[in-house]
Amino acid sequence: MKYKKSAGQNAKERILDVSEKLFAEGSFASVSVRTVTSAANVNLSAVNYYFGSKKGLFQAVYVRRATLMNHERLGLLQEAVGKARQEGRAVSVRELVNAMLTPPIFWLYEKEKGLSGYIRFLARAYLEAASDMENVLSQEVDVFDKFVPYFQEVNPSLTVEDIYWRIHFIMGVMHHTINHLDRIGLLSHTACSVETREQTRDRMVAFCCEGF
Amino acid sequence: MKYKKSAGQNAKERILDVSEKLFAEGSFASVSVRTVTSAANVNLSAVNYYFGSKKGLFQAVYVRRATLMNHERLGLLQEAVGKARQEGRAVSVRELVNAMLTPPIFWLYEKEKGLSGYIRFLARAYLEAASDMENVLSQEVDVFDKFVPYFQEVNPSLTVEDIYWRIHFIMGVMHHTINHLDRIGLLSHTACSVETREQTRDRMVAFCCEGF
DNA sequence: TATCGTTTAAAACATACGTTTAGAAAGCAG
DNA sequence: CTGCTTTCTAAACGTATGTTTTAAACGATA
Repeated sequence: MKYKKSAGQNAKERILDVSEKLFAEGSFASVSVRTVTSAANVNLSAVNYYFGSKKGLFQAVYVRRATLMNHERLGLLQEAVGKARQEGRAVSVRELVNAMLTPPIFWLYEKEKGLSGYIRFLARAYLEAASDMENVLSQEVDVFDKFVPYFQEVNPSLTVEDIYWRIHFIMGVMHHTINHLDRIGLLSHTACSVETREQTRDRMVAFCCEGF
Repeated sequence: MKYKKSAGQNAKERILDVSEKLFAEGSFASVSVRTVTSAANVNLSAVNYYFGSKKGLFQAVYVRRATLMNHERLGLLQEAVGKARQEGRAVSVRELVNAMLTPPIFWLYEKEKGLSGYIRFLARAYLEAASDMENVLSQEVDVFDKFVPYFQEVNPSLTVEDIYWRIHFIMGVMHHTINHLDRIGLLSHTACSVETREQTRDRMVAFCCEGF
């Protein structure tokens, strides 16, 4: 029951790949359907054929890797929890923050696959959400809820309010690094050079952990 | 030599006020000239008459309050420096971070004047800059350079690279709070309620200081 | 009042936009 | 092959975009 053509169902994926990258670099309104389709070497009407509308394409770009992203984060969380339980101790703040930040930052440095584009797309989608697609970030936010009990366990003096504020700040550090990593050299007058993904991650984790 | 009309030179200011607010809520491309002019109750061609182009308007919105913003930050810095010198001590990290964060956060909470809109406009302009207006954020960045020596003084073990990375993270905390302050309640499932500007500022300063 | 520079107004410009349509081309089943 | 569904193409639709043009209205000066 599968119908293929020369370029076949690659076309749909190709549109997703291209628009993921374009939406990562510009706003929703600034990226036209024509730019997408010509960059993907498909017909203009392909976007409406496969995704119904431009907005449908945007949401499809989000959905494609959303579960994978969250799965990775929760995987690291469970890994840290398991290791801690095995050693008869509570999960450390560093492990928690590490589980939150490692997937997006490692994705950001991944150049060959589209993961880098996706993570930058996500950071932008957060601002786009204000106008239209509120539900886009709901899935993203749900993941962080899972971390709250562990933060409470390791530091019972913190209220839920305190924890959410810190999670909010961590997201700020994360999003800003995603959006402006390539401009850190310009900010610092070339004092800061490009680092490995581990170095960047460790800097962020260190900064955010101290905030707890 | 002044030529006024009924609405007179208010028109220009009115356009700036309105587009400051609109650009704060949507991207550059998503806000049309017609939306601006009709919201400002001026003729469509007024934007091109006063500012040459849509992009000229955008830059004019930025320029209008840029110096005031930076002046306030540097004022707080000098104030802290003077107080520290008088007491024969080095400026504390808390004072430095406070000088960086207080103006934008206090502006954010200022509702009557357009300062709240401007600060949200600024946070958005940072992302818009990627495509076109690189020079927009140059002035913003220069201010932070002034803080670097004081950070070095209070903690000589830090390299310039370390300091700029921390400034980068502070900017992340700041921008994210500016962009998503109204959604902190949604993130936390109403665990976090709206606070005073001082409470929010203190939370941010505390989080960022620990990172040093 | 007449004049000049400034500001507003209405209309049109050319282009770009997202979307729709109708039909051709292609793949699979019988 | 013949039917049938899926995929792709080209063209057009209607509307929205930023900008320009032309002229009218206005305020101050002389």
